[in-house]
Amino acid sequence: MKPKGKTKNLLVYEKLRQGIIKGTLKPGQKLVMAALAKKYKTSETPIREAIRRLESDGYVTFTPHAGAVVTEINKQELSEIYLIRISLEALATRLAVPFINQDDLIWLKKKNEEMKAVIEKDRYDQLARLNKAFHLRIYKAAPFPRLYKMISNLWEAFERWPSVFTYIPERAADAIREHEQIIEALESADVDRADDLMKEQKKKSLEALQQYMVQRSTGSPEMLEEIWQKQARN
Amino acid sequence: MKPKGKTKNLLVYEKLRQGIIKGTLKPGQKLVMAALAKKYKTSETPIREAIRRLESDGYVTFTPHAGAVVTEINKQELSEIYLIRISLEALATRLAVPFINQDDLIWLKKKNEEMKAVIEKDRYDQLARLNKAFHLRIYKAAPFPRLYKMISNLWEAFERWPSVFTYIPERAADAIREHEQIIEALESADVDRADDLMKEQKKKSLEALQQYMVQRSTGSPEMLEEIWQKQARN
DNA sequence: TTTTATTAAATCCTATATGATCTAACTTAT
DNA sequence: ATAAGTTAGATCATATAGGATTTAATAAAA
Repeated sequence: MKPKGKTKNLLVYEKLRQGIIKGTLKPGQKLVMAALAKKYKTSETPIREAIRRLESDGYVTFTPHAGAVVTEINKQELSEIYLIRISLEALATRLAVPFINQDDLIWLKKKNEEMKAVIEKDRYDQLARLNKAFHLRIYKAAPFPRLYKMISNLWEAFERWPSVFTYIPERAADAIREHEQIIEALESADVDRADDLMKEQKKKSLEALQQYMVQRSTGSPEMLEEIWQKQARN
Repeated sequence: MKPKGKTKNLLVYEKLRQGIIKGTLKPGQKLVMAALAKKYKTSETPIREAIRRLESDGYVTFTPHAGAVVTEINKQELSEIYLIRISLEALATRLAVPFINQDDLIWLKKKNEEMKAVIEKDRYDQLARLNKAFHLRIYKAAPFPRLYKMISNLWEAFERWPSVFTYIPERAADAIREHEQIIEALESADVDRADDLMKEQKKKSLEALQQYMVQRSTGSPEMLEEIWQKQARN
């Protein structure tokens, strides 16, 4: 017997999660269980379970007896997540090198071509999606599921903001070139080169991110600047 | 008005978590909600919540309609966790350097002295506790709560096995020396040196871990060896 | 005016109960 | 011995209800 359908708590969890990532549910917004139960035509129990799970993921902040609100993330947390991602993605790339096969390489090249195509059409939302797929494919090659999951979770936490590419279109062309270099390194199984490239790319992305945050006037980039000073020597 | 007491679900969560970490609850053991509800004199609802939370943490594996069992962790996962920890701890150390103050340094020196004392008494369980406190103090100095939490979670996941020190007493003396070097680097605010030392220490620990696993005949260390080959070039 | 108490409303937490659903073990038939 | 069918045990989902806690508004005191 196959599992017929998803449990309701999972269903609600996914709906709310998507809502938070897409921005339908805004930071600071309160999640009232009774209201959600009515909306999704279920009782409060599954709703509660979904919310507690979102809390574990960091998407909502839950205070006992006070309720759940969509977590507000400030620029500092954004930088923190990004720094962690840089670290873990560098590790994952390094570990993936010996496991990359021909199928992976063909797939990666194809995705990169697709990215070129959408750039010309200024479809930056699609570009972000393809970029994510490109990188996750690399990380998934290595048999380290826990690392993979951590990275994809951090990536998704990042998706709560409009893609960096949306604001810094120049980054897009750079990314394509960098992807090509990464593919080369993977092809020649050059661990250190792949590692360096990944770090280099992330460094550039972080710089782009600074501009991005200035443009959205999310605040001055001093904090990030300072963080980067400490990180850049690596 | 102060929060009077912990909620029951939190209480049960902590009890079970401790049980799993300490080894009272063995891998593969089934967690039956009705039984737990009886044991902790509460209803099944809080038990359920606690279990789902443990699932998010990776301590139990929960299959819908089938129940929860304490997660079995094999040596491969152990290595994976360790590799992730190395990465994140190196990052955390680097980020912590500018935030370490005199109080921290005094505290770190004191802890290291305490460690020397317990080594002579062969109290390796206490040594592990002190070692953890030593490192976490460093990581906590920097204002990156998410990174800190990730590291401490991984550390605790590791505690499901008896401390490395218990099996490789020689490591203990090494650790003391390495701690002293780390303190020096922190004192002179030498980011790169602190970073290198941390990586060096973790490398040695991983080697010790290999021996440890051989001794406990948890399996041959080829996997780890292979992983380390890929990682060591860093 | 500012601070402290009080109070009321909203919400969460826990408890208990029932039926549906799923898993795994057991039984039966081929 | 294998495959299909049955059954028991556990979980999932739901519902209801009273107690506990927090928030926010209001009143009293400094």
